[in-house]
Amino acid sequence: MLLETYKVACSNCNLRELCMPIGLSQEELQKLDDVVATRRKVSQGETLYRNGDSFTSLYAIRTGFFKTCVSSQDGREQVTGFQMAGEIIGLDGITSDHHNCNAVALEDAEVCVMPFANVEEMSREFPVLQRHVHKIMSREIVRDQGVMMLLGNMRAEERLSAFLLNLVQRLNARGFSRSELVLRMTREEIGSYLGMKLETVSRTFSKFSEEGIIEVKQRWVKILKPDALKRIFDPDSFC
Amino acid sequence: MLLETYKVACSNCNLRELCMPIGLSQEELQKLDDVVATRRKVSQGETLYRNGDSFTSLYAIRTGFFKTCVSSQDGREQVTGFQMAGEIIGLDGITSDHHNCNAVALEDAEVCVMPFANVEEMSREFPVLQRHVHKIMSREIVRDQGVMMLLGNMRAEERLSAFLLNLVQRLNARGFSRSELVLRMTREEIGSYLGMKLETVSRTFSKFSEEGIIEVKQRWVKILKPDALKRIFDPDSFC
DNA sequence: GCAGAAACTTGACCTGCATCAATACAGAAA
DNA sequence: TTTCTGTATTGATGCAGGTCAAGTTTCTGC
Repeated sequence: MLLETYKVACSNCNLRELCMPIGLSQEELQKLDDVVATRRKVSQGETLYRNGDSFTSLYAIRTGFFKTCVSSQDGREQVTGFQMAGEIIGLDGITSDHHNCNAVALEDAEVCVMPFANVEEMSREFPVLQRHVHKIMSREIVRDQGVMMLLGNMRAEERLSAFLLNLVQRLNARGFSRSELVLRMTREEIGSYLGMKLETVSRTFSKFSEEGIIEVKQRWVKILKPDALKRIFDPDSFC
Repeated sequence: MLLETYKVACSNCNLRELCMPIGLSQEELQKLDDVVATRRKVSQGETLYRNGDSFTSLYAIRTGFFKTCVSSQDGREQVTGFQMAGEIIGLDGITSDHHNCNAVALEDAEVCVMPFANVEEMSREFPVLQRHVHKIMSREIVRDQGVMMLLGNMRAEERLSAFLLNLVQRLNARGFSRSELVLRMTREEIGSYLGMKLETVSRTFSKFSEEGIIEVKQRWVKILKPDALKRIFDPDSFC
């Protein structure tokens, strides 16, 4: 029992730099442990929440990989993002008290369940946490603006470059290779996110491969010439 | 002097149902008046803030009409939204303490300047306001997801339908006609928002007009068959 | 192991929208 | 009023990426 409590604590979590505000004392962190109520496992293919579900909690991803997607009445699906360890999902539910998209695990995952009432209560007590929550939501808004730019203005090669560079950069921040990655999503899901068809995704991968920019074998990708990718499109050089 | 104080107060503002949490007592509302520090006039064509400006405040639009847009290094511009009276802009600046897009007035405008420090302080004191701020940010995230769906999955006619229906619905909520509107933006700006070229916007307007769905004369638009528009694409029937 | 399904690749062809270009129109300034 | 400038419309043409289709590879369940 004590062991379980220990395990659930943010203060002892190796992802706390990603989830939690930085620069907190150990004591403050321990107080914030209470925002997380429980953990929840979500196995590959299962949904953490779906459109219409009533909203109660935010989720911090501990392990695994998610996609979020919305769909129109006629069945068209739009992937709105891919999320990995340390990232927070569920923010879409706050406006209307019910979720507005589906969150699907693309590999076996575990999330920390943070009842939003706890988050708000703690935020009132700890300005640092309050600011942190605001920053997380604002970051999501800025990310969305980047996706709009991608979908509205970029060509297929630029989209895929931006996508790969973004993924590898986030993976690198989590201690993974800067040049090698295993895609957790299908070509169709990449296409949905990037506003192109799966065939075009595949063709663009092949083109990059032929040009020696990357090496691809199904879901495994190695970036051979990061500079060439950045020349096609550099998400960092966004003003 | 007293008159000026009176004028700036949220408690006496006719837009408070749009900006402020509903169901507050007059007394509570008066306490919240302090979130607004000043007013600021922005004339047509001027920017309220631009990418890179340091972030200090959110802005509630009192009168006028804005666009927000991001641009890439090579000069491509993406309009990320159009905002009207009662809506809050500036949320993009919270993450990094500097703004991430430009906010340009499309007609002479006036905004209420709400220093973010005030907003956060008041939020700690008034849970209703805290919740309200969270909802506003979440609403923006949900709106962005809708734009992604638009840009990623829709055809030109669907995009323009969704755009017109959304605009007229928001205008109607502000007491304007449900069927007639004057566009505040150019065809190019509409195109940028919808991920299409100005010529395509113009052609699509003409097509709708030929089909008797709308009547267009430059920026003035009258919706003759709202149902026909909704059949092309209904933003409400979004699941 | 094998069978079937799912995911991926590649080719051939097509189309919706972009591009280029010319003209029309409206508001602002002189 | 006229001219100027920014904006909008419309036509002709081209192409990036969509669509359709066939074949291959990988994964999964038995």
